[in-house]
Amino acid sequence: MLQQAIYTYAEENYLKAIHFLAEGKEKGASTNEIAARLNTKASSVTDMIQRLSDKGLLTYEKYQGVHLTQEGVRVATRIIRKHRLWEVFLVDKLQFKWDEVHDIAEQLEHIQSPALTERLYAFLGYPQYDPHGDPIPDASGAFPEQNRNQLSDFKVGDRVQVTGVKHTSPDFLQFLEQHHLYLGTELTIAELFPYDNSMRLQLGPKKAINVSQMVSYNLFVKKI
Amino acid sequence: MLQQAIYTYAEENYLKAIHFLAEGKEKGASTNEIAARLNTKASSVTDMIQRLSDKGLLTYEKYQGVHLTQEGVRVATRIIRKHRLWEVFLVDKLQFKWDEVHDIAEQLEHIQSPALTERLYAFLGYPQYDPHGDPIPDASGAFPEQNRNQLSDFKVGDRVQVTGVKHTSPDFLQFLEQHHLYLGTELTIAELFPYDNSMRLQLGPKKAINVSQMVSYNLFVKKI
DNA sequence: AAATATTTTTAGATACACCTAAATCCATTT
DNA sequence: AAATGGATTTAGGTGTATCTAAAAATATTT
Repeated sequence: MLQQAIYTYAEENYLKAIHFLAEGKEKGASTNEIAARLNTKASSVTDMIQRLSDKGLLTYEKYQGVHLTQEGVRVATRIIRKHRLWEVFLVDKLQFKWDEVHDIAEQLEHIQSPALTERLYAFLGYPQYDPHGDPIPDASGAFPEQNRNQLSDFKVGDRVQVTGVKHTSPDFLQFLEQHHLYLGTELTIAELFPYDNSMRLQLGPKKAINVSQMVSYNLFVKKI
Repeated sequence: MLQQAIYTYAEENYLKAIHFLAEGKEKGASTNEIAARLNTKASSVTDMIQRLSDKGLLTYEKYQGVHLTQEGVRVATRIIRKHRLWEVFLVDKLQFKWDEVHDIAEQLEHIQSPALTERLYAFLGYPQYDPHGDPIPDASGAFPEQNRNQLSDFKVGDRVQVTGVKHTSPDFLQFLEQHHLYLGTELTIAELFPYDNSMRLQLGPKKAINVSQMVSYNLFVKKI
């Protein structure tokens, strides 16, 4: 059996970025997009994708954008699994707030030890979603079934439960906390204002808030 | 206030190695010693200690060996703190055996987040010793009081309790497990054989074992 | 379709952390 | 005091991951 290949932190970060950027897209991830996401320069990206291409982690034709290969997706998924498991650890066990954990998980996701990952997974009670509601792939790379739709896709009268967030910026997460919108919160869409597509959400018999389209677009919910 | 300096993994590993090698010694750590400990070449060490010297982490005179500065000791102690706290986590929370945790902790010790370190410390119940009995410095770098002496320093009739190990090789740790010698185990020195300085240890009314000088030299105990 | 703008790649440098081989220094031994 | 052997440093080179500036390719506008 082949010894499991080990990749550098930089390589892993590129794979993760490309995985998110190329997801579903026909044309793949562009050099500039990748550079913007990783806070680096386009020329550095060209360098790196040539090396990753040589290693068989992505397919690359000059000027045409890149797609991950099966192996590339496998590596990226493994990193995402670790990232999200560590986020659960930080929030559930160490009482971090969900807007504080990203940078620490960015470091922890690179720790190399399959045994550690699987023991952590068990210790955390086999979670399927991270503190932001993002799905955690299992050891084989399979994602849990999802029922996540943007709040903005629902209509007046619908009763829904918060299941995740599309964007995970600390600003947004803090906004949600301040307005008592957590994972699991149930609410009813009381009104939609066509003027700016903002919504009034009924959170309880006496509690309602107005949220902008930006909020309803970035909040995942499921119908209940 | 000065922004806390950040060091590379390689730099941190050198500081840690030098800390152990230079401990107490008059002449400091030699180039060859450091190279042997880090599995690298003497010329690479010369390179690195010149850079670390420029950064004020150690004092270095050509051909004379190196000593850490106060700042160097501070950084090394911080890494040792993290290493040992993670070892406690791995053994106490994830049920790893004490001989399995070193390599994983070698990675985790480099995670940069003071908040994480302190929350982990609290989560683990403010431990003072790691699974091998090594002392964990507190956030300010102070080590707990120690009462650790080598078993080989005691005499026949002394009753002692195991408090740690001097060497932490998996071989040695597994040997101890197999012979039911754990942290906290109490025993009496029943006999000393001058021929090879091996000892007979009484572990219970009906249980006694013979151990070589190498074992008694590498086992820390305190009198009870 | 030609001109312009944008994106991407190439060329040439730099810092880090290593290496090998050769030179130099230091501590002994003779 | 000279010679020898071991430790250490220097010199020169490699791979990774970045950069700037310039060239080339592609996309968009006129």
